[in-house]
Amino acid sequence: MTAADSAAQRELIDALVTTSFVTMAVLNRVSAEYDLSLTQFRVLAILRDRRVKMSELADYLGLDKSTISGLVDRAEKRGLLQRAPNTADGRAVDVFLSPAGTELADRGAALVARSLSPMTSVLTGTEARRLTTLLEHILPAAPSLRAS
Amino acid sequence: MTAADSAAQRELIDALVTTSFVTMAVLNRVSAEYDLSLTQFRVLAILRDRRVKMSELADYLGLDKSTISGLVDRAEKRGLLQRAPNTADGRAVDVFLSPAGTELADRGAALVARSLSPMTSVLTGTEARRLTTLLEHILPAAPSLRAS
DNA sequence: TATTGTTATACTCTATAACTATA
DNA sequence: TATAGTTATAGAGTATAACAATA
Repeated sequence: MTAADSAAQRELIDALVTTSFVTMAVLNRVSAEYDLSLTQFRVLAILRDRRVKMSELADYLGLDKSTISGLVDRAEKRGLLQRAPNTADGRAVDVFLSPAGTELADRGAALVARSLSPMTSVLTGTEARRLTTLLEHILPAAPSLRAS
Repeated sequence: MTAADSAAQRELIDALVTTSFVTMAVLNRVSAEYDLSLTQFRVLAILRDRRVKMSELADYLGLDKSTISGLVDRAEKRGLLQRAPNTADGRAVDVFLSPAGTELADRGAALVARSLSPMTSVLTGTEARRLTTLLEHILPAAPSLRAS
């Protein structure tokens, strides 16, 4: 790799970190709009199209199972999701969205799209596709997606 | 905008969000490596090349001043940074890194680069530059960078 | 024995409100 | 009056350790 390429790598890392902070700030703001933490918001997003066990939720989020218990407790108390015993494993507990939770998750997803669109819409269709391709190219190389 | 372009926007938003979560997961892991929260790590990064007032730190991070007081308290107790009265404004307090904080910030920045390089290095130099350019193109359109 | 989940505990992060000191 | 910072308080997020139930 040439010295110029090393510099390009460093500049890319900077741009990646900055973009991520900006994106997360937007997601945080959207979550707060619905009185949710970003983690709670992610829980709703994950459950949007699945019914999962507590342990699977812990895996998706990269958090300890005791943390999930608290997270689910609070969301359940708000009527956003429900627990039910898993029929196949007597130890396991399933979690899934309530109707209210589904509605909130849907509205949240729409607001995320609206909130980020000012950024993405400065690009032409061709540029947008090129950026998507590049991001999808580097994503599989991420070091252990466990806590994604 | 054509229907195909709308789809491209949606896919870009997905890629952006996924990339951001992956990047933040890496930054979280690096922070934890040094027994720092991501916020503490950001404080060190901000102070790496500046001496700022408490209120400026609050602006950079998009957090309340009382939150900054606690953050700085804990970091100061660990010997990573120091407070000193601002000479121009009797109400203000300056914050700056201690030698230990500077050393930790430097090592942290290096580890961030090392931890993200598996992702960035799958690209050729030309691709890396193109991705950087596209990210830098959309960044200024971010809705209110206040909490960046 | 190992796994799933909950609870108790402790600490950090965060905001709000009330306060002091300075501008 | 307004701004800078601290403190008290309260709630959420997080992990560790200890536990009960099931596999």
